[in-house]
Amino acid sequence: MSAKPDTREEILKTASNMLQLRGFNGFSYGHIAEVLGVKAAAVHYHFPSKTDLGLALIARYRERYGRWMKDAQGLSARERLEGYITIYSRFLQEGAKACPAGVLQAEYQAIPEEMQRETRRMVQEIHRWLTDVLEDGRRKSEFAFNGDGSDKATVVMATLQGALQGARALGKECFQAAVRQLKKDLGV
Amino acid sequence: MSAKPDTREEILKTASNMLQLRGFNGFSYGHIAEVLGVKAAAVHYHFPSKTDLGLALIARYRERYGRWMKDAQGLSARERLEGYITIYSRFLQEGAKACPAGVLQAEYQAIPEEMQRETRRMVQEIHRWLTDVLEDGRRKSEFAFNGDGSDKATVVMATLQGALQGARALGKECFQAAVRQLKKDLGV
DNA sequence: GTCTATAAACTGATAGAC
DNA sequence: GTCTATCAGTTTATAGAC
Repeated sequence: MSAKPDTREEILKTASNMLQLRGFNGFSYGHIAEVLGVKAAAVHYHFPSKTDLGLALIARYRERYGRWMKDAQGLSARERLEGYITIYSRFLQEGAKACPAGVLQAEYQAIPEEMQRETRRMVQEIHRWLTDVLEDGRRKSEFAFNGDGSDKATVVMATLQGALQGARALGKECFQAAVRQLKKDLGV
Repeated sequence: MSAKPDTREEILKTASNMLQLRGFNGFSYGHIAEVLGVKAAAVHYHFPSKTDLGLALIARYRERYGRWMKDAQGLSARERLEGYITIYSRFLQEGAKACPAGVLQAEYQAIPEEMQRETRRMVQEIHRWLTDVLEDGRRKSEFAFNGDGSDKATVVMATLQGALQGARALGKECFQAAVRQLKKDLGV
Protein backbone atom coordinates (compact mmCIF):
# COMPACT_ATOMS: atom_id res chain seq x y z
CA MET A 1 0.00 0.00 0.00
CA SER A 2 0.89 3.65 -0.41
CA ALA A 3 2.79 2.54 -3.50
CA LYS A 4 0.46 4.75 -5.53
CA PRO A 5 1.86 8.28 -5.77
CA ASP A 6 -1.61 9.66 -5.00
CA THR A 7 -1.10 13.05 -6.52
CA ARG A 8 -4.37 14.30 -5.14
CA GLU A 9 -3.20 13.80 -1.57
CA GLU A 10 0.19 15.33 -2.33
CA ILE A 11 -1.54 18.39 -3.77
CA LEU A 12 -3.66 18.79 -0.66
CA LYS A 13 -0.66 18.49 1.64
CA THR A 14 1.36 21.00 -0.34
CA ALA A 15 -1.55 23.40 -0.67
CA SER A 16 -2.30 23.15 3.03
CA ASN A 17 1.27 24.07 3.90
CA MET A 18 1.19 27.00 1.54
CA LEU A 19 -2.18 28.18 2.81
CA GLN A 20 -0.94 28.25 6.40
CA LEU A 21 2.36 29.88 5.47
CA ARG A 22 1.37 32.26 2.68
CA GLY A 23 -2.42 32.63 2.68
CA PHE A 24 -4.88 31.50 0.03
CA ASN A 25 -3.91 34.29 -2.36
CA GLY A 26 -0.23 33.78 -1.66
CA PHE A 27 0.23 30.63 -3.72
CA SER A 28 -0.72 29.45 -7.20
CA TYR A 29 -1.23 26.21 -9.08
CA GLY A 30 2.22 26.84 -10.49
CA HIS A 31 3.78 26.81 -7.03
CA ILE A 32 2.13 23.53 -6.13
CA ALA A 33 3.06 21.97 -9.46
CA GLU A 34 6.68 22.99 -9.04
CA VAL A 35 6.93 21.20 -5.70
CA LEU A 36 5.36 18.04 -7.13
CA GLY A 37 7.39 18.14 -10.32
CA VAL A 38 4.41 18.36 -12.66
CA LYS A 39 2.74 21.06 -14.76
CA ALA A 40 0.21 23.47 -13.27
CA ALA A 41 -2.47 22.02 -15.51
CA ALA A 42 -2.02 18.62 -13.82
CA VAL A 43 -3.25 20.19 -10.61
CA HIS A 44 -6.32 21.45 -12.45
CA TYR A 45 -7.20 17.86 -13.29
CA HIS A 46 -7.57 17.01 -9.62
CA PHE A 47 -9.07 20.35 -8.60
CA PRO A 48 -10.68 22.07 -11.60
CA SER A 49 -10.87 25.50 -10.01
CA LYS A 50 -8.94 27.07 -7.17
CA THR A 51 -12.23 27.37 -5.31
CA ASP A 52 -12.55 23.58 -5.51
CA LEU A 53 -9.09 23.25 -4.03
CA GLY A 54 -9.89 25.74 -1.27
CA LEU A 55 -13.13 23.97 -0.40
CA ALA A 56 -11.36 20.61 -0.30
CA LEU A 57 -8.80 22.06 2.08
CA ILE A 58 -11.44 23.41 4.44
CA ALA A 59 -13.38 20.15 4.31
CA ARG A 60 -10.18 18.36 5.22
CA TYR A 61 -9.52 20.64 8.17
CA ARG A 62 -13.09 20.18 9.39
CA GLU A 63 -12.85 16.39 9.12
CA ARG A 64 -9.66 16.38 11.12
CA TYR A 65 -11.03 18.65 13.80
CA GLY A 66 -14.18 16.53 13.89
CA ARG A 67 -12.30 13.27 14.22
CA TRP A 68 -10.04 14.78 16.85
CA MET A 69 -13.00 16.08 18.91
CA LYS A 70 -14.63 12.68 18.75
CA ASP A 71 -11.46 10.95 19.95
CA ALA A 72 -11.20 13.43 22.82
CA GLN A 73 -14.76 12.88 24.00
CA GLY A 74 -13.87 10.72 26.99
CA LEU A 75 -11.20 13.05 28.32
CA SER A 76 -11.50 15.61 31.09
CA ALA A 77 -12.12 19.23 30.15
CA ARG A 78 -8.57 20.07 31.10
CA GLU A 79 -7.15 17.35 28.89
CA ARG A 80 -9.35 18.40 26.01
CA LEU A 81 -8.17 21.99 26.31
CA GLU A 82 -4.58 20.79 26.54
CA GLY A 83 -5.05 18.75 23.38
CA TYR A 84 -6.63 21.67 21.59
CA ILE A 85 -3.67 23.88 22.44
CA THR A 86 -1.31 21.15 21.27
CA ILE A 87 -2.82 21.31 17.79
CA TYR A 88 -1.71 24.94 17.52
CA SER A 89 1.58 24.23 19.22
CA ARG A 90 2.26 21.66 16.51
CA PHE A 91 1.50 24.19 13.78
CA LEU A 92 4.19 26.38 15.24
CA GLN A 93 6.73 23.56 15.34
CA GLU A 94 6.00 22.69 11.73
CA GLY A 95 7.72 25.86 10.64
CA ALA A 96 5.68 28.74 12.02
CA LYS A 97 2.47 27.75 10.31
CA ALA A 98 -0.57 29.84 11.19
CA CYS A 99 -4.02 28.51 12.03
CA PRO A 100 -5.95 27.79 8.80
CA ALA A 101 -9.08 29.49 10.10
CA GLY A 102 -7.06 32.54 11.08
CA VAL A 103 -5.49 32.87 7.67
CA LEU A 104 -8.81 32.49 5.87
CA GLN A 105 -10.44 35.04 8.15
CA ALA A 106 -7.58 37.48 7.63
CA GLU A 107 -8.11 37.54 3.86
CA TYR A 108 -11.83 36.87 4.18
CA GLN A 109 -13.03 39.44 1.65
CA ALA A 110 -10.61 38.10 -0.94
CA ILE A 111 -11.73 34.46 -0.95
CA PRO A 112 -14.71 33.02 -2.87
CA GLU A 113 -18.11 33.17 -1.22
CA GLU A 114 -18.39 29.41 -0.84
CA MET A 115 -15.09 29.36 1.00
CA GLN A 116 -16.28 32.16 3.26
CA ARG A 117 -19.32 30.08 4.16
CA GLU A 118 -17.31 26.94 4.89
CA THR A 119 -14.81 28.96 6.90
CA ARG A 120 -17.67 30.29 9.01
CA ARG A 121 -18.92 26.76 9.60
CA MET A 122 -15.50 25.53 10.63
CA VAL A 123 -14.96 28.37 13.07
CA GLN A 124 -18.46 28.07 14.53
CA GLU A 125 -17.99 24.34 15.05
CA ILE A 126 -14.76 24.84 16.95
CA HIS A 127 -16.28 27.67 18.95
CA ARG A 128 -19.24 25.54 20.01
CA TRP A 129 -16.97 22.69 21.02
CA LEU A 130 -14.64 24.93 23.00
CA THR A 131 -17.54 26.69 24.74
CA ASP A 132 -18.75 23.29 25.88
CA VAL A 133 -15.29 22.26 27.10
CA LEU A 134 -14.86 25.46 29.10
CA GLU A 135 -18.32 25.40 30.68
CA ASP A 136 -18.05 21.73 31.47
CA GLY A 137 -14.64 22.31 33.02
CA ARG A 138 -15.89 25.17 35.16
CA ARG A 139 -18.83 23.09 36.42
CA LYS A 140 -16.37 20.43 37.50
CA SER A 141 -13.98 23.00 39.01
CA GLU A 142 -11.25 22.18 36.52
CA PHE A 143 -11.28 25.79 35.37
CA ALA A 144 -12.02 29.06 37.11
CA PHE A 145 -13.13 32.08 35.11
CA ASN A 146 -15.74 34.82 35.19
CA GLY A 147 -18.34 35.58 32.60
CA ASP A 148 -19.90 33.68 29.75
CA GLY A 149 -18.34 30.42 28.56
CA SER A 150 -18.95 31.52 25.01
CA ASP A 151 -17.03 34.75 25.61
CA LYS A 152 -14.15 32.84 27.12
CA ALA A 153 -14.09 30.49 24.14
CA THR A 154 -13.89 33.50 21.86
CA VAL A 155 -10.89 34.78 23.78
CA VAL A 156 -9.10 31.45 23.78
CA MET A 157 -9.60 30.94 20.05
CA ALA A 158 -8.68 34.50 19.17
CA THR A 159 -5.61 34.41 21.38
CA LEU A 160 -4.20 31.18 20.00
CA GLN A 161 -4.91 32.31 16.47
CA GLY A 162 -3.38 35.73 17.08
CA ALA A 163 -0.40 34.35 18.96
CA LEU A 164 0.41 31.95 16.14
CA GLN A 165 0.45 34.90 13.77
CA GLY A 166 2.28 37.04 16.30
CA ALA A 167 5.02 34.43 16.44
CA ARG A 168 6.07 35.65 13.00
CA ALA A 169 6.92 39.10 14.31
CA LEU A 170 7.67 38.46 17.98
CA GLY A 171 9.26 35.03 17.81
CA LYS A 172 8.01 31.62 18.83
CA GLU A 173 8.21 32.46 22.54
CA CYS A 174 5.23 34.68 21.87
CA PHE A 175 3.01 31.63 21.55
CA GLN A 176 4.23 29.99 24.74
CA ALA A 177 3.78 33.30 26.52
CA ALA A 178 0.19 33.50 25.35
CA VAL A 179 -0.50 29.93 26.44
CA ARG A 180 1.01 30.63 29.87
CA GLN A 181 -1.23 33.64 30.33
CA LEU A 182 -4.32 31.88 29.01
CA LYS A 183 -3.83 29.09 31.53
CA LYS A 184 -3.28 31.54 34.35
CA ASP A 185 -6.54 33.25 33.38
CA LEU A 186 -8.31 29.89 33.54
CA GLY A 187 -6.92 29.12 36.97
CA VAL A 188 -4.91 26.21 35.59
CA MET B 1 -6.90 74.13 0.89
CA SER B 2 -7.20 70.46 0.11
CA ALA B 3 -8.16 71.61 -3.39
CA LYS B 4 -5.34 69.49 -4.73
CA PRO B 5 -6.59 66.00 -5.53
CA ASP B 6 -3.51 64.52 -3.88
CA THR B 7 -3.57 61.20 -5.66
CA ARG B 8 -0.80 59.86 -3.51
CA GLU B 9 -2.89 60.18 -0.36
CA GLU B 10 -5.95 58.72 -2.09
CA ILE B 11 -3.91 55.73 -3.16
CA LEU B 12 -2.70 55.15 0.39
CA LYS B 13 -6.22 55.38 1.79
CA THR B 14 -7.63 52.99 -0.77
CA ALA B 15 -4.72 50.57 -0.43
CA SER B 16 -5.00 50.66 3.35
CA ASN B 17 -8.67 49.73 3.18
CA MET B 18 -7.96 46.91 0.78
CA LEU B 19 -5.06 45.63 2.85
CA GLN B 20 -7.21 45.40 5.96
CA LEU B 21 -10.13 43.84 4.11
CA ARG B 22 -8.43 41.59 1.57
CA GLY B 23 -4.78 41.18 2.56
CA PHE B 24 -1.70 42.43 0.73
CA ASN B 25 -1.99 39.76 -1.96
CA GLY B 26 -5.73 40.27 -2.26
CA PHE B 27 -5.62 43.53 -4.19
CA SER B 28 -3.75 44.88 -7.21
CA TYR B 29 -2.75 48.20 -8.71
CA GLY B 30 -5.70 47.68 -11.04
CA HIS B 31 -8.14 47.55 -8.14
CA ILE B 32 -6.81 50.78 -6.67
CA ALA B 33 -6.79 52.51 -10.06
CA GLU B 34 -10.39 51.50 -10.67
CA VAL B 35 -11.54 53.14 -7.44
CA LEU B 36 -9.62 56.35 -8.24
CA GLY B 37 -10.72 56.42 -11.87
CA VAL B 38 -7.21 56.28 -13.33
CA LYS B 39 -5.04 53.65 -15.02
CA ALA B 40 -3.01 51.16 -13.02
CA ALA B 41 0.18 52.68 -14.37
CA ALA B 42 -0.72 55.98 -12.73
CA VAL B 43 -0.41 54.26 -9.38
CA HIS B 44 3.06 53.08 -10.38
CA TYR B 45 4.13 56.69 -10.75
CA HIS B 46 3.48 57.33 -7.08
CA PHE B 47 4.66 53.93 -5.86
CA PRO B 48 7.00 52.33 -8.42
CA SER B 49 6.77 48.82 -7.01
CA LYS B 50 4.17 47.14 -4.87
CA THR B 51 6.83 46.71 -2.21
CA ASP B 52 7.16 50.50 -2.13
CA LEU B 53 3.44 50.80 -1.61
CA GLY B 54 3.47 48.17 1.12
CA LEU B 55 6.36 49.86 2.92
CA ALA B 56 4.61 53.23 2.70
CA LEU B 57 1.52 51.69 4.23
CA ILE B 58 3.42 50.18 7.13
CA ALA B 59 5.33 53.44 7.70
CA ARG B 60 1.99 55.21 7.80
CA TYR B 61 0.56 52.80 10.35
CA ARG B 62 3.68 53.18 12.50
CA GLU B 63 3.50 56.97 12.36
CA ARG B 64 -0.11 56.91 13.42
CA TYR B 65 0.48 54.52 16.27
CA GLY B 66 3.47 56.60 17.30
CA ARG B 67 1.54 59.85 17.26
CA TRP B 68 -1.32 58.24 19.11
CA MET B 69 0.98 56.84 21.81
CA LYS B 70 2.57 60.22 22.27
CA ASP B 71 -0.81 61.90 22.65
CA ALA B 72 -1.85 59.30 25.22
CA GLN B 73 1.28 59.76 27.34
CA GLY B 74 -0.40 61.78 30.06
CA LEU B 75 -3.32 59.41 30.53
CA SER B 76 -3.75 56.73 33.16
CA ALA B 77 -2.87 53.16 32.25
CA ARG B 78 -6.54 52.30 32.17
CA GLU B 79 -7.33 55.13 29.79
CA ARG B 80 -4.42 54.22 27.56
CA LEU B 81 -5.62 50.61 27.35
CA GLU B 82 -9.14 51.81 26.68
CA GLY B 83 -7.87 54.01 23.88
CA TYR B 84 -5.85 51.18 22.42
CA ILE B 85 -8.91 48.94 22.35
CA THR B 86 -10.88 51.75 20.72
CA ILE B 87 -8.49 51.74 17.76
CA TYR B 88 -9.47 48.15 17.03
CA SER B 89 -13.09 48.80 17.81
CA ARG B 90 -13.04 51.49 15.15
CA PHE B 91 -11.56 49.10 12.60
CA LEU B 92 -14.53 46.85 13.19
CA GLN B 93 -17.02 49.67 12.75
CA GLU B 94 -15.35 50.72 9.52
CA GLY B 95 -16.72 47.62 7.84
CA ALA B 96 -15.09 44.68 9.57
CA LYS B 97 -11.55 45.72 8.84
CA ALA B 98 -8.85 43.57 10.38
CA CYS B 99 -5.76 44.82 12.18
CA PRO B 100 -3.02 45.68 9.65
CA ALA B 101 -0.34 43.89 11.66
CA GLY B 102 -2.57 40.82 11.90
CA VAL B 103 -3.15 40.67 8.18
CA LEU B 104 0.53 41.09 7.37
CA GLN B 105 1.50 38.43 9.86
CA ALA B 106 -1.09 36.05 8.48
CA GLU B 107 0.43 36.16 5.00
CA TYR B 108 3.93 36.78 6.33
CA GLN B 109 5.77 34.33 4.08
CA ALA B 110 4.12 35.82 1.00
CA ILE B 111 5.19 39.44 1.49
CA PRO B 112 8.57 40.94 0.50
CA GLU B 113 11.39 40.65 2.99
CA GLU B 114 11.56 44.41 3.62
CA MET B 115 7.89 44.40 4.50
CA GLN B 116 8.43 41.49 6.86
CA ARG B 117 11.11 43.48 8.65
CA GLU B 118 8.98 46.60 8.97
CA THR B 119 6.03 44.53 10.12
CA ARG B 120 8.21 43.07 12.86
CA ARG B 121 9.25 46.56 13.93
CA MET B 122 5.68 47.77 14.07
CA VAL B 123 4.51 44.82 16.14
CA GLN B 124 7.49 45.02 18.49
CA GLU B 125 6.87 48.72 19.04
CA ILE B 126 3.26 48.16 20.00
CA HIS B 127 4.20 45.22 22.18
CA ARG B 128 6.75 47.27 24.10
CA TRP B 129 4.28 50.10 24.59
CA LEU B 130 1.52 47.78 25.77
CA THR B 131 3.84 45.92 28.15
CA ASP B 132 4.68 49.25 29.71
CA VAL B 133 1.01 50.25 30.03
CA LEU B 134 0.09 46.96 31.67
CA GLU B 135 2.99 46.92 34.11
CA ASP B 136 2.49 50.56 34.98
CA GLY B 137 -1.20 49.91 35.53
CA ARG B 138 -0.54 46.97 37.79
CA ARG B 139 1.93 48.94 39.90
CA LYS B 140 -0.75 51.57 40.40
CA SER B 141 -3.42 48.95 41.07
CA GLU B 142 -5.40 49.92 38.01
CA PHE B 143 -5.06 46.36 36.73
CA ALA B 144 -4.77 43.00 38.44
CA PHE B 145 -3.16 40.07 36.69
CA ASN B 146 -0.65 37.31 37.32
CA GLY B 147 2.56 36.66 35.50
CA ASP B 148 4.79 38.67 33.26
CA GLY B 149 3.61 42.01 31.84
CA SER B 150 5.16 41.08 28.54
CA ASP B 151 3.17 37.83 28.45
CA LYS B 152 -0.01 39.70 29.22
CA ALA B 153 0.71 42.18 26.46
CA THR B 154 1.14 39.29 24.06
CA VAL B 155 -2.25 37.94 25.04
CA VAL B 156 -3.99 41.29 24.72
CA MET B 157 -2.52 41.97 21.28
CA ALA B 158 -3.14 38.45 20.02
CA THR B 159 -6.69 38.46 21.33
CA LEU B 160 -7.69 41.76 19.77
CA GLN B 161 -6.06 40.80 16.51
CA GLY B 162 -7.67 37.37 16.53
CA ALA B 163 -11.06 38.68 17.60
CA LEU B 164 -11.11 41.21 14.80
CA GLN B 165 -10.49 38.39 12.35
CA GLY B 166 -12.92 36.14 14.20
CA ALA B 167 -15.62 38.75 13.72
CA ARG B 168 -15.70 37.69 10.07
CA ALA B 169 -16.86 34.19 10.92
CA LEU B 170 -18.56 34.66 14.29
CA GLY B 171 -20.08 38.11 13.89
CA LYS B 172 -19.16 41.44 15.37
CA GLU B 173 -20.34 40.43 18.83
CA CYS B 174 -17.26 38.23 18.87
CA PHE B 175 -15.07 41.27 19.31
CA GLN B 176 -17.11 42.76 22.13
CA ALA B 177 -17.12 39.38 23.82
CA ALA B 178 -13.36 39.20 23.63
CA VAL B 179 -13.01 42.72 25.05
CA ARG B 180 -15.37 41.88 27.91
CA GLN B 181 -13.31 38.83 28.81
CA LEU B 182 -10.01 40.64 28.46
CA LYS B 183 -11.18 43.31 30.88
CA LYS B 184 -12.43 40.72 33.35
CA ASP B 185 -9.03 39.03 33.19
CA LEU B 186 -7.40 42.37 34.00
CA GLY B 187 -9.67 43.00 36.93
CA VAL B 188 -11.25 45.99 35.20
C1' DG C 1 5.23 66.39 -12.68
C1' DT C 2 1.48 63.39 -13.82
C1' DC C 3 -0.56 60.03 -16.31
C1' DT C 4 -1.44 56.60 -20.51
C1' DA C 5 -0.04 53.07 -23.85
C1' DT C 6 2.26 48.99 -23.83
C1' DA C 7 5.00 44.98 -22.65
C1' DA C 8 6.67 40.83 -19.95
C1' DA C 9 5.47 37.60 -16.59
C1' DC C 10 2.19 35.13 -14.02
C1' DT C 11 -2.37 33.01 -12.92
C1' DG C 12 -6.37 30.37 -13.54
C1' DA C 13 -8.47 27.55 -16.69
C1' DT C 14 -9.56 24.61 -21.20
C1' DA C 15 -8.81 21.42 -24.89
C1' DG C 16 -6.56 17.75 -26.31
C1' DA C 17 -2.39 14.14 -26.12
C1' DC C 18 -0.94 9.83 -24.09
C1' DG D 1 -7.65 8.25 -15.98
C1' DT D 2 -3.79 11.30 -15.87
C1' DC D 3 -1.13 14.83 -17.51
C1' DT D 4 0.85 18.49 -21.11
C1' DA D 5 0.42 22.20 -24.56
C1' DT D 6 -1.81 26.26 -24.85
C1' DC D 7 -4.92 30.34 -24.20
C1' DA D 8 -7.27 34.45 -22.21
C1' DG D 9 -7.16 37.48 -18.50
C1' DT D 10 -4.69 39.70 -14.87
C1' DT D 11 -0.71 41.75 -12.54
C1' DT D 12 3.45 44.19 -12.06
C1' DA D 13 6.32 47.20 -14.28
C1' DT D 14 8.55 50.28 -18.00
C1' DA D 15 8.82 53.66 -21.66
C1' DG D 16 7.03 57.45 -23.45
C1' DA D 17 3.03 61.11 -24.20
C1' DC D 18 1.09 65.32 -22.39
